Amino acid sequence: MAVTLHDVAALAGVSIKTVSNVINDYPHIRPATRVKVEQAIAELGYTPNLTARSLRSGRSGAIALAVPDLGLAYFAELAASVIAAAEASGLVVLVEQTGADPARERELLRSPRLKMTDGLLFSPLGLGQDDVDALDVGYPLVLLGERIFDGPVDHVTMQNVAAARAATEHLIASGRRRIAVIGVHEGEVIGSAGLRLRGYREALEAHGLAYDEALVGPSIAWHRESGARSMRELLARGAEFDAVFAMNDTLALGAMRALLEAGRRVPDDVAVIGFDNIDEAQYTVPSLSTIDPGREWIARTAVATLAERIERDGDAGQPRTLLADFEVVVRESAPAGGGVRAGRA
Amino acid sequence: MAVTLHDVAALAGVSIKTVSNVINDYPHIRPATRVKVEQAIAELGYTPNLTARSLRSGRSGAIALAVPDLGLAYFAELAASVIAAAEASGLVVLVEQTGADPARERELLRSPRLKMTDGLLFSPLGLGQDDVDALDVGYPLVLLGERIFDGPVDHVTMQNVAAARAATEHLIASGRRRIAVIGVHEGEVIGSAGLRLRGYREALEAHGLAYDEALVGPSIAWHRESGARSMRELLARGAEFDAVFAMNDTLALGAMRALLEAGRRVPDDVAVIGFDNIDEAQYTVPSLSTIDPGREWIARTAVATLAERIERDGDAGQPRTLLADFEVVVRESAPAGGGVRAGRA
DNA sequence: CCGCATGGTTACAACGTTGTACAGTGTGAG
DNA sequence: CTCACACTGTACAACGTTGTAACCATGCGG
Repeated sequence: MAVTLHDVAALAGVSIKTVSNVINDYPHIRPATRVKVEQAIAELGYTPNLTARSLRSGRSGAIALAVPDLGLAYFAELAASVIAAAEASGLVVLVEQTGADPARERELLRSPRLKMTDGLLFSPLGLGQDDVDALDVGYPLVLLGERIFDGPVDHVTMQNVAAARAATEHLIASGRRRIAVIGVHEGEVIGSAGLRLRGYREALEAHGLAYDEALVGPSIAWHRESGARSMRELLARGAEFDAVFAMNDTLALGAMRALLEAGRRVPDDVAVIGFDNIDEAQYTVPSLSTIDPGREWIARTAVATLAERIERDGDAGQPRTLLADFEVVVRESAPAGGGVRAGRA
Repeated sequence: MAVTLHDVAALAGVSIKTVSNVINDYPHIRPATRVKVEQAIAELGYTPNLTARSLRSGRSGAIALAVPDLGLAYFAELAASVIAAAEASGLVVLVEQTGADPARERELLRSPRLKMTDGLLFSPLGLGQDDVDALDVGYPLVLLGERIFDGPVDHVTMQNVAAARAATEHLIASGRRRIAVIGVHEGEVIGSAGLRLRGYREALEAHGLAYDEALVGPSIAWHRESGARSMRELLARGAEFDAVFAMNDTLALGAMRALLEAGRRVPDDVAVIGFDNIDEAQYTVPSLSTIDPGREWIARTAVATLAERIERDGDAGQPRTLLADFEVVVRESAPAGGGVRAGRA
């Protein structure tokens, strides 16, 4: 596997620079020379050493993607989309998991492990406005999906507030009045939990419904398990509700499970809507109504934005914030009002 | 960001090699010198250029992981485990998706994109025994999970045959006699579909049950959708069965969905068991009985095996095949025989 | 027939790091 | 007092690639 330009050059009887020129489609090469070199390349099975090329050029053709955990369906699907988009741009993706731990997230930003890559797509969960300086890293960085900072960085995000409001309004439009919410992070303002809660409250307010602490189920983790637990707690303390807005789909699935165990029918007794539109949502029983936050678009746009940053190197330009369109996906767990099924919202 | 050894050396008033020595814990350095250098490093915020180091040393500290699609829960969870295991070994993971396309899988093995990595963890779906030469690549390679070749390569795999047999026997032990199977790849012998079908047939045979073509649901894809479709087809052609062995969990979930739509109760009318033990399986309604194929162990072992191969370079040693322990996970969709819940099989 | 542009190729340096060889400076033993 | 040797540090080359500058033909206009 140690075939280098030298070997090819020796076999073809030219200098190594000429071989390099052939490989890089340098125009002024005599056809005969080109053929000789190409034959030598084929014969030896030469492939360029990307590490060396990368050292020389300062570009590796790799980007890093940092997500909390690939075990979470949303991030797995996001990663799948990012990798596909990156491949289409000739980039390769190095995946890191932060476990949503703020300390690890901060550490990651400074980690030399990234030095092999040209830039970072970062989906932070734990960082706060306080960490904004930590984002002033010396390499191209694009923040993904969940959180809005005033930092000096590009963002490609979903419309958390508006989408959460639309989800809640969908429940209201179908006649529900006592709408519980689960997955709340108490005191948080800036993260997706805070933003989605704001959307929820805006919807209530716009329709003259009171915000009732009794209907709020806090939960830091957004797993099925925590969704089930949160729902059981609400039920146990005798909260009365006819709908649930879950801050993501896995919470919603856990909640549905708990509701079923408690003998509540979905959607007859309690309508449930989630957020994320993970693949699974369309196959559960009942299928899950949810928000499609535009994952594909986010992935493509984020890769493109990062690629552009990499392209024009340090040469700044204002940081941009790009917002994905969202969509209310109506399924069985929270059907439309008069039994009518809506497609888009 | 262009802080190099030179800059540090200049500031500290030593040669760049001395700085390098400090960084690499070379023993013979005067404490005073070490302090000077460390201060300079801190002051400039120097971090080593991994690309250069990698070129010099021939090691990048990165491995590649190739899976069909991160959108598939099993592979997402596998990737999560692999990345975690790799991190524990100080390795970073580059993730590729092959889409289970044989041509892309072959191409990937030769791709120079991997040249940046020290080795490859490969979970092939499409390759066959014919492609065995393609596996004689010039770099460390470990095959993952699904398939058994006689190739010159390390394998870390699950016990497809034995586990599928155990799954089927679990259904038989609970009194089922007409057991359908879905996800079959007709004519396949060597892939996981072929192996799991073999386990299924062995179980039937061992208990004097006939193999009935009418109970076999072929399906190339192993998605929820294909599971649902497969099940609907079986129902449509009037097949009679009291249990289903689905070749993976997502197929099983799709099948459960189709059964429910058709008014069959799970597990009362039809017991369902899957394969993979994806996280989701424990939260569905009803929760899904399945095979836990030892994903965590596979990930850890595969990373360790690859790391070892990388460690001792070309210095071969026999290719090894490592088999993970499996476990029958009994849940609601296929409870144990007399209403008794078993824990381990 | 000279000078000059242009095509085709080459030598050299450089990207940032580390291994090898070596050069000082002490220190302790003979 | 000298020699061996360990300690501390340096210069240089090398990993494989590509940019820069320069070289040697050739051909053409003057």
